[in-house]
Parts: sequence; C-alpha cells; structure tokens
Amino acid sequence: MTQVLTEQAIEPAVQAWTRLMRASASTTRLLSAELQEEHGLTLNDYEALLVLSRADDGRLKRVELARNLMLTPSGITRLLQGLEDAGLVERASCATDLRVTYAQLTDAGRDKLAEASGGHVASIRALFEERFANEEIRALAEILGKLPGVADGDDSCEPA
Amino acid sequence: MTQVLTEQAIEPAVQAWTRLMRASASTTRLLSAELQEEHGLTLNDYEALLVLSRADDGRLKRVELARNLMLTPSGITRLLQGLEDAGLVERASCATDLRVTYAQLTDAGRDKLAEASGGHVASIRALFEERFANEEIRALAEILGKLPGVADGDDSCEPA
DNA sequence: GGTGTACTATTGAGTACGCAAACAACTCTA
DNA sequence: TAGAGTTGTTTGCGTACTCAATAGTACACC
Repeated sequence: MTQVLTEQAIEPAVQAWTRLMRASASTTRLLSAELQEEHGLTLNDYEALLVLSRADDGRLKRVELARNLMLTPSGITRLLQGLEDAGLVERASCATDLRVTYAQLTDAGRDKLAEASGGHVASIRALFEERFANEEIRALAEILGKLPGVADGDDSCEPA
Repeated sequence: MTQVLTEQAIEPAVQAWTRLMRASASTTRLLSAELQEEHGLTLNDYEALLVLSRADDGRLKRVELARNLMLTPSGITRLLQGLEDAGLVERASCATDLRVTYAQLTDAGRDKLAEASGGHVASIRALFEERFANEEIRALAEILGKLPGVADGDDSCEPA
C-alpha cells in the first residue's frame, strides 16, 4: 500500500504526465506575461487571432474556433467578447444556417496580430531553441501530436 | 508581413509550443473529470497529496509545495484551505522559524491518496501507453525535463 | 406539416487561479 | 541592537475559465 506511492515515482507514464503539466504551466507563465505586457493580449487572444488569420477569408464558425483552442463554447463567447470590444474581431452571420455566427478577423485584428507576432514567435523560439536540439523539437511535436485532439486542425489550411 | 504568418505555421518551435498547450489542455480535461467525479479531488489536490506523501514525515513547507506544483504562494494557501477543510492535510508550525507553517498530510489524507491513486495512475497509463511506445514516453519526459523548472524537485526530497 | 433530436450560441453561477499589497518573522550589517 | 532587506504567508480584487440551463435554428422521419 505504501508501495503504491514508491511505484508511482518510477512509473514512466506518470512522470511524463507530471512533466507535461509542469512544462505547460512554466512556459505559459513565461510567454503569457510578455504578450500581456507588450500587447495587451492573452495567450488565447493571440491564438484566436492566429487561427482566424489562417482560415479562409479570416473567419471561422465559433464552434470550430472552440475546438481549435480547446475551449468550451461559452469560453469562446467570452473570449470573442473581448476581442470584439477591442475591434479585432467582428461577427458575421451565416446565410445558410441562422444558428451559426462567424468570428471574422478585422483589419485591426490582422494588424494587431502582425504587431504581436514577431516578439511572440521570437520568445517561443528562444525558449525552445536555447534548450533543445532541432531534432528534439521535432520529436516533441510529433509525440504530442498523438494525444487526443492535439494534431487536429493543427496546421490548418492545406493549400488545395 | 503576411509572410510572417505562413512562416509561423512551419516554424517547428511554434508548432511544438502549440501542441504542448493543446496536449496539456486535452489530457487535463480527461484526467481531471475522472478524478473529480470518482474522488472529489482536483488534479492539484491530488498532486499536493502525492508530493506530501513523498516528503519526509509527510510534510513540506508551503512555499516548497508551491514550487513543486507550480502555483503561487496564494494559490497554495487556497488549495490547502480546501484540503484542510476536508481533513486531508493539517497545519504544523516550525519550531525554528515562526514564519513557516508546514502542510502535514493526515492519515485521512494518506488514505484518500491511496484510494484515488490506483484509478488515477491507471488512467494516466492508459492515456499514454495506448498511443506511445515506451521509448516515446521516456523521450517525452526527458525532453520536457529541460524546460525551466520542470525537472526541479521532481523526484522530491533528497534526504539531508 | 408536425414532432423529436441534434446543433449553435449565450447566460448565470461558481471556481481556481494570479497579482499586488500587507504583515510578520528572520537575517545580515555594522 | 537598530535598521534594512529578504522571505513566508495571507488577503482583496480581478479574470478566465467551466458547467448547467436556456433558447433559437436545422433537419430527419413519418
């Protein structure tokens, strides 16, 4: 019974899981602070703008955006609320299905993304490339891609 | 300038980062639901009990617990508040330094951990071992360990 | 055409954090 | 032994979520 605990410390899957949590927490804190301070954007704000910018015509159904960002629909409503208030995203309705409203990137939103992009990407690269070989970065992405939902709409828009 | 965006899609570090976020969100949701439903514990509740159980005498300074769980001190205060109310952890003061109070695992806490442990570890193993080769799990843990703070007190308490 | 089921989006309520400020207690300097 | 700086903990306040409930819309089926 106390052995269960000792066992856990050694269990590779548990160690990997623990480190995944800690890695996420640690890097999130680092990158989020910078993005917030320099551009007033949340990590998810940024990701939303990024995903939209890669979508056809810069717009996406809210529910798809939710899947992509791993948020619930209500989370998306509130995230977009902020971006709409800031004028970075606007609503567009769908002619063929009255239930859906699109999230549509505005010009201001595109500008904001471009403005934040340079520094943010540089921070990410610094964080990873300082510690990892290119091979490791590739391996990390590949392994994580096998987890449920992770690789889904990842690289988005294949050029037809 | 629009190229920045295309570039990003290819940038391996950015892809790794994105997947890290999504992997964390996805697995957290899975494992957290189960733990919550079956034992009424948060993921962090569980981790706190686990870390304490591995510490000398089942107790740790709150600030060390904070570092280990990647929470701020205030986060720890509130997390432990819940565990104290549930009788799983109690406060113990330090004779030599009146500022610190230890978080001390109670017998009930140990029991609770043992009770939750089996299912939780099984879920983690299922999640990882279904999709990954052992080699990949090992590689994942090793790579993530290089990120700042991740490998720190991982296997906890060095015996003085 | 009417009804049941499935989807999309929003809202209210609750939660788990972080940050900044406050305070107490320790430590170091001289 | 006085003061200054550091560290451990808690508190108030704000925020970014989730879950459950609601309402409007679409579509299949008979």
